[in-house]
Amino acid sequence: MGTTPSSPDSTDHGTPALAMSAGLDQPEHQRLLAAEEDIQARLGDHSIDFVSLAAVSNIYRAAAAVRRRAEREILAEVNLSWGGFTILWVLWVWGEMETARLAGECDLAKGTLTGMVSTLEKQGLVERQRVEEDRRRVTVTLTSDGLALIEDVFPRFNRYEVAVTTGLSPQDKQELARLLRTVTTNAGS
Amino acid sequence: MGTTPSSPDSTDHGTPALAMSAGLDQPEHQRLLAAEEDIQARLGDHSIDFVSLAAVSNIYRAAAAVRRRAEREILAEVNLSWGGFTILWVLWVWGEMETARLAGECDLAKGTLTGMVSTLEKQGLVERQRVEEDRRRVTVTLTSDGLALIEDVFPRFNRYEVAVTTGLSPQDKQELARLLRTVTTNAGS
DNA sequence: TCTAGATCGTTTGGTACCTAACTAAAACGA
DNA sequence: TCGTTTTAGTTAGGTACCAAACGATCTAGA
Repeated sequence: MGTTPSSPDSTDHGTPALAMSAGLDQPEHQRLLAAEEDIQARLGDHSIDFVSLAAVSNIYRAAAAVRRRAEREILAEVNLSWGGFTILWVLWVWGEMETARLAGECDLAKGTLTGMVSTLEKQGLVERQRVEEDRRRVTVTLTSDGLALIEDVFPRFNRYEVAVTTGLSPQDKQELARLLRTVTTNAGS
Repeated sequence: MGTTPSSPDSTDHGTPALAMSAGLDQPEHQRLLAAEEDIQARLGDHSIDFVSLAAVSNIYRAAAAVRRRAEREILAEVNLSWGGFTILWVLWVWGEMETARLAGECDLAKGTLTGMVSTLEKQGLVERQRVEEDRRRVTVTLTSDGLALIEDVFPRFNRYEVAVTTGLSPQDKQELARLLRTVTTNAGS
């Protein structure tokens, strides 16, 4: 993902900013209202749904933060990109897989996948095989090096997932996943 | 967002896959358990926190889905990237701003911002001014064209934010934002 | 005043990502 | 049986993104 809008919600990272935070402390809350009124005034008769704005904007911010730190602290030292890691993980869980389905599982465009599989192939972590019955198609499998790597990295990654969800109860986490799934479906994955 | 791992959670997009979905229907649920046991077996004595995995993986998936569709259906027709839109939005809400803070508000690396501001400048949507007192620094402002554009686009973007959160109550949306803010903080924005 | 260090924004180099165009293979139809 | 259409994966072109190196400017300390 790159980074981006979803309208800023900067209370989350220190600076003043829009403050959709629903913070409980008074000054925070006042600033929230001030900003909202400010925007509202600027928009005239158009009405803005700040609650939806806050929900959506935080999705992007969280995703970017989680990804950046994972790349820096876990993936970089094994020389794996976020996308590369995903591919290894999917192949590890589901085994040999054709390119088209692999792209779907990894949520990547097929053209993107081609390049990333090539990179992993050069690194000796995966292998391509043409399908005999239909020579247009290609399957991808983990090599033993790839297997060893993902078995080493994934537990660390999962510990990181636990770390970034600190402060959320198991119920919170399930609720979070559920709400996000609805959004993903609405956006039409 | 880019796209990526956070371990797949593909029930969300049709294909078989990991199915952390907490689906209620029976076959779905069985598949979930089977997959979990499968991975667990593969990992031997390492234990995996599937709830955290599902929470985190869905963040990325949702962010990517939301972004892709926004770029395609809203931003493309006004020739704006997600990042470019964010910059205009921040400047619109907060007014003239120095580069460093703008990068922070937009959640972008400063080097990234430089290029994107240059693009927007070429499009005539923003302007740069050197700060008199400290000639290292630069402020960025909206031009009248930039102002007109963001006033036109933002209401549409907000309607889109409402659309992708369809099915979530206002309380759900606030809860979603709250949970995500915790994650962002944990990941150290 | 002079200089060493800190602090700006920009540049650079590299990856990742998407879309659209392309190539090759299979499937279909007359 | 031969074209046409469909369906694979790859390639090409462009943007976005980050991190690290760079150059210019300010600031301290002597």
